[in-house]
This record gives sequence, structure tokens and C-alpha cells, in this order.
Amino acid sequence: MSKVLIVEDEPKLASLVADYLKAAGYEAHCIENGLEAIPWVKGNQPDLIVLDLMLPGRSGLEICKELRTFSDVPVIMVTARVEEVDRLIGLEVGADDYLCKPFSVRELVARVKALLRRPRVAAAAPAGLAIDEEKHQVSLDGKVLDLTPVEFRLLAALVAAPGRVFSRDGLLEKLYADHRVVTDRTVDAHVKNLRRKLEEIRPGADLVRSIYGVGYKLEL
Amino acid sequence: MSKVLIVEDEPKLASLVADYLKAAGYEAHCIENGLEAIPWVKGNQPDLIVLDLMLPGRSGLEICKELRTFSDVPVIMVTARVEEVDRLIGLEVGADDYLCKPFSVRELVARVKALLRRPRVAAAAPAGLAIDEEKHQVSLDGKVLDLTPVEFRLLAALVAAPGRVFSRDGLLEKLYADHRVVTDRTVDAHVKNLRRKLEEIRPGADLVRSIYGVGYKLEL
DNA sequence: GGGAAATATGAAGAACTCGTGAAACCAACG
DNA sequence: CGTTGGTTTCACGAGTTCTTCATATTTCCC
Repeated sequence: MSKVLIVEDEPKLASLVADYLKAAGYEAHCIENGLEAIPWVKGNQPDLIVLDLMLPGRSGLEICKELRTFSDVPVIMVTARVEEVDRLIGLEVGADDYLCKPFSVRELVARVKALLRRPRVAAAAPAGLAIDEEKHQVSLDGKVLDLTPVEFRLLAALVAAPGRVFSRDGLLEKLYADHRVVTDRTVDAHVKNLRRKLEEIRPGADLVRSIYGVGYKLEL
Repeated sequence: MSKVLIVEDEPKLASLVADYLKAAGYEAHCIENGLEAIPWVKGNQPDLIVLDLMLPGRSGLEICKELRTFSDVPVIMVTARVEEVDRLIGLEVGADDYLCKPFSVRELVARVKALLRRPRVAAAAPAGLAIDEEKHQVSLDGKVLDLTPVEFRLLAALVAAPGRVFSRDGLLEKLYADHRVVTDRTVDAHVKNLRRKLEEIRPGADLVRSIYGVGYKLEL
């Protein structure tokens, strides 16, 4: 269950929003004072924050700025002011969305849902895949893979940034220290072999994906 | 010091406005003929433009449309006509503000100040649209879009400056690294496909808009 | 409203990409 | 010198994407 923090100085509005969020299946916490926001976030790690712009203690802008120094938790800004500049400033300090009062609580909940659905940028290697540079050894689901040197470097290059797409040329650069001239299709050949060995251990894995017209990436 | 261009066919009014702007600390230039406007802008890069709707040579609307194909400089439209439709049309082609004659010059200067004070940050992408260049992945409302390479580059080009209108030729330049010769209509085809995929996720979205006679833009 | 220009759409062939197996190549080793 | 395992290239087929063209539909301007 996702945890949502509401920083809002109007208690009635805050509890109204909290109720709606709870009804939508979220865990909602309210804070009325801007000064308490940052410590609470550090202690409780919410998955999303609804932040009022005008607050006693500290302004929402300040809070958002400081938030962004240590977290990329989604933030929805709420304000009474309706000027375009507000919107721009809000997004500039790192808010993910913006809403003007008076707003429909339904609308707010919809945006909360949208932001929480958004794929979180997590740069972790796929579960079960362990790569040991020193031993020059890779294991999937505990089983050691018998990879050739090129296959190992290929997999290592992909693991370095899981999810990111590498062009064939980009991969060739990483595969060979010298700048030998090699065909793009060579990458395909190694990918083929690498895939075969991965599938032996985890059938239907599809860990190495091809992005049509672009290159290859490691599936998260 | 900010540079302001005044495109206005009544010399007396033009110089009056120019005087006020200079008194307010701006650099002001006057042009009387609509045909000279675009070349002057390209050559002198003003920070703001005061544009009369009725001009000898070219209408202010035409000028504004073409302006928006290569610049997002703030534009204040000025007109003798007072109808609401004018205002709508003016804003549709990309003007930032609108003023009807007769107007107080003091009022105009105030609006110039307001627009120049406005933080010139890149406008944010439409809410819910996230584009990840590295992963070569686009998501709308949390759902990942399956785009072809050209569609991806097309959307990325539009997202780079949301709200700004891109001509088809301009888009083709951004779409292909090589300078292959492609018909303008090709852009239409890709826009069609892109729209279809966007609408699958958010029906009635209308995110990619066509500006008649100019090109395409991303709706904010 | 009517005509001209611009845009939207659907269909189809051309062009491109990718996966694959087979073959050529190469270096190391017995 | 032949074998072996690894690497690279090649060529083909299947599938996808790109581009164009012809045909609606919309928009603009008079």
C-alpha cells in the first residue's frame, strides 16, 4: 500500500483529502506545519506528497526544493493563487504536478493515482542476476553461467545501466578496447548466444530485449 | 536591458509607446510594415514584441504564426477590433497577451513588464507525459507507449518545447540525422500514428495539435 | 456559402530491422 | 599440422516500419 503525505494548513481540507485517499486504498497522513514536513519525510519515506504552497512555518516551495536534495518522491503542489508564474515556479523547484484551489478532490485523487502508477526510475539489476567482475563470473538464479569473454563484457555493459537502451555502435565501443572495425550484426550474434545461455537457466526470461531500430537493453 | 520590438502602422502611437518603454528602461524599436517584422526579429532577437493585428503588408496573425515556428519570444497583440473572437484567435496563434485599442500606454507598459518578469523556464510537458531518452521509453498516465523510432523522435522533438509550433520542415530536420529528402506529408502520417497511440491511453486527449498553415505543436 | 488550400486517413509497396544458421576466420594448443 | 573454441561475417526470411499516394475531411478566406 502506498503512503501519501498531505502538508496542508486547513485541517478540514486536509482530512477531506485524506479520507478520499484512504477510500482509494492509500495510507494518508496529514501535517499542518511546514516545519515538520522534512523530518517526517525522512522518518517515514512516503511514496507521494501533496504539498500546499502557502503554509505556516515554511513555504511549500522551500520544502520542495529541500526535498529534491535527498529524494525524488513525487510531489503535487496545491495553491490558492492561480497565476501562471506559480505553476512555472512550482515545476521549476521540482514538483511533478500542480493543482489550483478550489480543486475537486476527485481530481486530486486521480492525479495521485497517475503519479503513483508512473514507472519509478529504479536502476537495479534484474533480480537473480549477479555479476562478479573480479571473478569474471556471472550467475543467474544461483547457477553459474559459462560465458565467453565477449559475452561477459556484453552483459556487463548492459548491467551497468539496466533498462537503458544501448545502440549497437555504443556496445561495440564498450566491448573492444581497441577501435577495431566490426559490423553491427556482430552484436546480434553475441546477443543470440547470450540469450541462449540465459534461457537455459530461466526459460522464457527475455532479459535482453531488442528495441527496434535503436539497440538492446536489459529488461528490469 | 531588454529589447522590445513594436510593430505598428500608426507612427504617432508607435513612438508614444516607444517613449514610454524607453522611460521604463527598455530598448524599443519600431517597425511600420508587417513584411519587415520577421526578418528584423531573426536579425535582432528581441525579448518581447508588441504586435498590431492590422498592418500593411502582412496581418499580425500571420506574423505571429510564423514567429512561433522558430521562436517563443513573448508577443502582446494590439488591435482596434474588440471582439472576443479576436482575443481567442490571437491566443490560438501563440500570442501571450492581448490589448484592445484604445488602450492606456501605461497599461501596455505594465503588461510588458509582467511578461518580461515571467520566468523563462522551459514549459513543462503536459501532465502525465513522461519521456525517458535513455530508456527510449515514453509513458502517458503511467502506461508505457510502444512507439516506433520515428514516432519517438517526433514526440521528443515536440516535448522539447511544449506549446511551441514546429513546421513540418523543422520537424523533418529533427527527425533525421541525415538530410534525406522526404515529403512533408510523411510528418502527417507519423502524427496520425502517434495520435492513435496516445488516444488509446487517454481518449480525447488531443495532445498533438495541428496549427493550420504552420505545423504541429504539443498541447499543454 | 463556395472555392482553394491544408490536413486527416486508409491502403500498399518499398525499405529497413532483426534473428538465425552456416560458413569463414583466427589464435592457441596439443 | 590438425583440432578446437571463440569470433566475425554473410545471406536469407520473417516481420516491422517508413514513405508515398489517393481519397476524404477540415479549415480558411473571400
